[in-house]
Formats: sequence, structure tokens, C-alpha cells
Amino acid sequence: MVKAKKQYDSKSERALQILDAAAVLLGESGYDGVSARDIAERAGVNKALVFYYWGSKPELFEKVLERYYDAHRDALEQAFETGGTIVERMHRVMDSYLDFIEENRIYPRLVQQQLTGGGPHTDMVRHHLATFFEWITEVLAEISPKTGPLAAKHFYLSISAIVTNYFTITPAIAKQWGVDPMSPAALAERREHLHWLVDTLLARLQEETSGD
Amino acid sequence: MVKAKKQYDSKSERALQILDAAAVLLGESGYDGVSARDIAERAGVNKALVFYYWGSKPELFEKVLERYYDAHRDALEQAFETGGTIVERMHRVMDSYLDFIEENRIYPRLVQQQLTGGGPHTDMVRHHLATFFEWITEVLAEISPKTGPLAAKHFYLSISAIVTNYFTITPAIAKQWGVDPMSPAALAERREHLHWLVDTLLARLQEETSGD
DNA sequence: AGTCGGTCAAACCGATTGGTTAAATCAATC
DNA sequence: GATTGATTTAACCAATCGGTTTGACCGACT
Repeated sequence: MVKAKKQYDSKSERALQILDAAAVLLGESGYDGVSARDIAERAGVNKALVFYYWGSKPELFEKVLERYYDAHRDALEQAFETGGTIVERMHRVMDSYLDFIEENRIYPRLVQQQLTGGGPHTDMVRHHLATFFEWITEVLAEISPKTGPLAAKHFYLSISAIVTNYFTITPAIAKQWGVDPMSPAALAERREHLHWLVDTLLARLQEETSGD
Repeated sequence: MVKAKKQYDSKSERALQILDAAAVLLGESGYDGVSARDIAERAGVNKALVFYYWGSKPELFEKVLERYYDAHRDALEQAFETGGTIVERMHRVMDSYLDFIEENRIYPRLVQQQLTGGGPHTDMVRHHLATFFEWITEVLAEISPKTGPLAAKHFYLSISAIVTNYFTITPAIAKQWGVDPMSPAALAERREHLHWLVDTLLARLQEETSGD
């Protein structure tokens, strides 16, 4: 499911089974909505094994989040590092973000859960958001004023919101949406929309800031 | 807290105390993270009274959500109904939405919780989202194509995402944000950002669709 | 004085929670 | 074939969950 990191390779197969099962259930029902027994059952494993491998419930879910955050950071790091124009860089970042979410569809759900009061790991989310916050404000620093309504931080919020919320909202309005929002065609169309949107915003932003 | 609706006026003061306490705690910790004992304690009331007035935990939280949804719909209904240009109408809708959230800051948290797997009331959220979906697609129908990446449904998603996510994300990055994100000055600045953003999008959208 | 609805405290219920433990199983080693 | 260490199991624990029940208390009305 999530691309394996070195530190997880050393874990036994059974341990990763449990981690994967925990991730799925956490994404479905949230921290307090999932029991250790649910996880064990889903993983096809005895409940004691959950604690044998992962210590406690908060520790287990910490590892679930950590694995996703690490994978997310790895996925976006390259996109940020390489050069090009601002528009090119933003497209690359957004595409990497979309690629990652499409491969890990429960990820935006996990993040939103943490932000809206799910579990005991809000500090992790905070630190993780801060990282991307710094990255994207650095990219936009060239054309975005340091303060005011066109500051980079506002665009960071707006863009990350429109990228992620598609995956948390559309499942609830699939009927109105017409087609399956998670079908390849629908996902491609959404990506086009986001490209158009970012292009439009950056174009006017460049106009205004160069004119000052 | 939430503007009282007629149907709640008939309820006793104690009953509303409990409802308010439930709303606050639900916003903080989510459906499964709050116990009936917590609610009673917060309301300064005996636990038995919670069930005496509201029957059961799911019923109580259903009423919490219902009260918010009703208030939200009432707040936006007027904004949609009255006329004007598309840009004017969109501004009015967005401002009404922001006014409502600023007065009820736990509301976007409750919605996100429901969307990401919190409680047993996903159908209510679905129905509620569907209502706004129809409203806003109707407003945008004049300048938005019926299909493709510039269809109204995409803008509905994008705009509602950037409006609400400010209130769910900024509390987690308050340090990086510089000022208190919920201060009047910060809220006004965010509102300016959103106006600029919507104006920019609608302007280019009108260009493109009139040129076809 | 008696009654009534609202409120309280507290005991209580079965079910479920996170977590532990001691014994059983098994493959690999000697 | 005995030993070992890793893995598996079911039984078990105290605490908490949603929800109920009983009985007393209180102020307001008849």
C-alpha cells in the first residue's frame, strides 16, 4: 500500500499486515472508532499480536501516520528541489501530490481526521504541515508579497485545500457528481481543473506584482 | 451559540445546555471521542438527564448537526436567492458562508469529521452537501460549461474547500502563520484573499466561455 | 397539605475497551 | 530427540462505555 521505507523492511511480515489493516480501519472510522480487536480481525491475526509488535494503540497509529508522512515527504521533496519556472514547479508539486493521494486515498482522510480532533498525534500533523508550508512559501516567494491577502501562505492554504478536499468530499456526493469521482477519467479531469486554476491564479499574481 | 430555530425554543433551558455542551465536545474530539459522562460534566448536569432529554447518544449528536445544518442553510438561502451578476452573487454567498463559520467555528470541524469517518450521520451530511451543490451549480450555470474541467461542480468543490479549510488547518500552523489566524484582522485578510481568488477565476472563466 | 414535573445522586447493567499473561505451537538448531 | 526462541492462542483483567433504574429532593401550583 504505502511504499515501504527502509525502517519498515526489517519488520516481520505479520507486523506489516497489522500496520496495513490498522491504516485501512483508521481511515474508515477514525482513531476512537477502531478497536484493537477490529484491527486483529482485519489482519487475520490474534489480538495479542497487535500489542506484541506495536506496543499500544497510540503507538501503532503513530507508526501508521509516520509511514504516510514519510512517504508523502519523499514524494514531494524531489518535486520541490528541481528547478524551472514557478508555474512549472507548482505543476510538478501539484502533480506529485495528486499522484501520491491517488495511490494512497485514505491519506487525506487521515490528515483531516487529525486536524478535526481525531487522535493523540496532532503534533505530528503540525510538524508535517509546517514542512510543506515552508517549502511552498519558498517557491512562491518570488512573485508573492510577504504580507497581505496575496501572501504565499494564503496560496499554500488554498491550493492544498482544493487538492485534498476532492478526495474527502466527492465520496459523499458521488451521485450528484455524475460519474465515479475516483475513476481514472474523473481524476484526470480534476487534474486539468487544478492546472487551469493554478495557472489562472499565478498569471494574475505575476501581472499584479510586476506592475507594482 | 447557534442561532436558535423555532423548534428548539420549545426545549427547556437544561436541554439546550446539554446540546451546547455536546456540540463543543463533539467539535473537539469527534463522535467516538466523547462520552455521555463528558457531556453531562461539561453541561454541569447529571448524566441521566442527557438521556432523559435526548434519548440516546446518536440522537443527541444528530440534533447537534441538524441545528447547525439548519442554521447554515438559512444563512446561505438568502444569499443565493437575491439577484445580481454572477460575481456579485458569488461574493454574497462566500461572505455569508464566512460570516456563518466565523460565528460557528466548530461547524467546519463537524462537517470534516463526518466526511472522514466520524459518526453515524453521514447521510445527513450527504443530503446537506447535495443542497449546496445544486445551488451553486445553478448560479455558475451561465458561464460554466456543463462538462469538463471547467464545469460548475469543480468550482463548487474548489471554492467550498478554500473557504472551510482555513478554519480547520490554520489552528495547526498558527505559529508559522505569524498572527493569530482567528483575529479579526487575519479573518478580514483571508476574506480579501478569497475575493481576489474568486474574481480572478470567474474573470478568466467568462473570457474563455464567451470566446467559444 | 398534597401533587406534580424537573432534577439530582448513585447504584447498577451487559457489552466493549485497551492491555496482559501463561501456556501451546512450530521450525530451526544442536 | 531435546532445546531453543520466535510466534500464536485463548482466557483473563480492570476500566469505561451507553443506557436504565430507583428514590429522594425541590419549587410551583391546586
